[in-house]
Amino acid sequence: MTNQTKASDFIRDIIAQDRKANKNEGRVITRFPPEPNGYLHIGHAKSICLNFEVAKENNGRCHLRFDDTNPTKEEEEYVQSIKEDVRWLGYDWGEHLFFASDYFDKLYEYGVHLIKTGKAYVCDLTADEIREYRGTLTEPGKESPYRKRSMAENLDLYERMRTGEFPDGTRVLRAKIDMASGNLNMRDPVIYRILHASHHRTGDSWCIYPMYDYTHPISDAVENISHSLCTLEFEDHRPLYDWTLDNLPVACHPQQIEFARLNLSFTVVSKRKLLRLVNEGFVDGWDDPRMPTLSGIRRRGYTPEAIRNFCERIGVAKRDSTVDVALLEHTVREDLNNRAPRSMAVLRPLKVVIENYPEGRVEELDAQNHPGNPDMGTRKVPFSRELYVERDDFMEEPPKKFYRLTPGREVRFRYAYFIKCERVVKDDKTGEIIELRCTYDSESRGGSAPDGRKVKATIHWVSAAHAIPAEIRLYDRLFVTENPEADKEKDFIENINSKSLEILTECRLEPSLANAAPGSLYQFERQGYFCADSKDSAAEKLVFNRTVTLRDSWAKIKGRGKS
RNA sequence: UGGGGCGUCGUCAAGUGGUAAAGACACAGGACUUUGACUCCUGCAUCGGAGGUUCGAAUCCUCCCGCCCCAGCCA
Repeated sequence: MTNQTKASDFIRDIIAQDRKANKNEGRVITRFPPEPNGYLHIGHAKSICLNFEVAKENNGRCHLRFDDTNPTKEEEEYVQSIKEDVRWLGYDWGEHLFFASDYFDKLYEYGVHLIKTGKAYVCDLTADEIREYRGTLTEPGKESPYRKRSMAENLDLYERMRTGEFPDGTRVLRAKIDMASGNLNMRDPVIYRILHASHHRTGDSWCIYPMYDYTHPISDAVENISHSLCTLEFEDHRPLYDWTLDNLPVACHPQQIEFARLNLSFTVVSKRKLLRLVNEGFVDGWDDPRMPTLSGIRRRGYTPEAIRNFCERIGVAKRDSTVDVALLEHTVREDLNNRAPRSMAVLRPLKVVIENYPEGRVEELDAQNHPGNPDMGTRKVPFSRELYVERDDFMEEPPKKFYRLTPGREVRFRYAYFIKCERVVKDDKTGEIIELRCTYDSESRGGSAPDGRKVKATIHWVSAAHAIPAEIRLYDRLFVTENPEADKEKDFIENINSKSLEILTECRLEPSLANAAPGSLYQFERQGYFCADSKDSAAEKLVFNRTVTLRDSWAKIKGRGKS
């Protein structure tokens, strides 16, 4: 809470030095440049947080710019979801919303400029030929036969490309750089291609579209970006980024700096793979709570604060790395522990009858909404003769260290009484335990006995007559392997966790949960953090998603016994 | 075999020649506990390897090894 020192990183260090040297008059402007061709995921969150936070720390600003130069892949729907997700994460681009397509006229004119200065030419080679001429990683390329075209001819052809005279793929505009460069990106890269496709913003006004490598530096320069942060795979593109700006009459030359993208254990984030999960029905959609998309994570119950905190803790560096999902889970628990009100929910009910408790009697007991924060107040919870407890909280033949209910043992029912299990009722035929007959100590109301005796366990419960039914969806990691993509021979689909979703329909909740608003967050004591599903939960039929379990040291002890 | 990067605890990640190599997560112990939660204590790396420079190196030099990215008219 106090003056927390923000961890620095190499990018912040560079920016600090730049400001010290008064580069760009000390101004810091960054940008988050998504392509509107899919949903944002946790990997994008790293970039969003980096760009917006760095700007904020330096009294600068961060632009939201859609890199929409490929109309065949981009859609308005994605623009909307991206804006929503960035806002949800807690960032505001203010007036600075841009689209690369805003710059199409300028981009085209700059193409003319390059031709006039002998830095670009129209090439008639086919895509296959261009690939052949490009050479290989170890051999230099060959110059295109069209490389020496006259300026006049280039200008004419470029203009005619734009007016729609030529079919797709017949010609491109290329930068004239160096076919022998060790960097393939510098071997006369294509900067404009013909695409008779309708664009989500410019409609049919264009049939030629600029390439990323050409568009990005110019867009950055036009917006006066000071530091253009991108991921490692663009490191090879930096010479082209710089070449473009060095050969055009732009007023500013932003600095591209590359950092490592986020990889998360037990998770997959490539758009192509996420698309397969959706299309092949392994999940229910882009916002399925198991998806690493921001919309999925949000629906799961993660908070923006938790995500931001996570992004801050993972740091920013150049080394390829894979962050343990446990850290993400930790940051949600940390945040939810502070803010989520507590309540009691029985997921797998086991009937309990308190034999010495008067029939028909109901007591309203006081329960704290948050043991660590009295400001969150208290609530009443009804207690009666017939209750439900968690099946897992009873064992007829308990192993060592099992402290919960067991025949003859007394435990505390949270905020209620000391309860002792007297008898187990089983189904005659199946032998299944169907009910527990118990007694209570009327002196222990509230949960402590006047004689000072102790119990080892406190368990949660609900009153059978008052409990409200609900569906609870237990989500777990989507993959069972730490790196689902590790084995190149194997389809990552084979690593899917078949138990990533368990739907419980017989759950019973304490009555105070009756009007849980969609999206609201709770801790169901001893179980985990849950949120009312934003799509499916309604007053008539409550549906909760498990965001994350509580840390469970009992599970560890139990696990040891097994292996 | 070309070009560009990267190698510090199980996982992230500080460290930029000078006291016992931060911190977090994970893990392991323990305390506390009306959530086996939370909280709190404790423990947990000699820095990819080999040489060299230096009074002194994770930090400088040399060589070696390993990993990642690049041959879209995708971004």
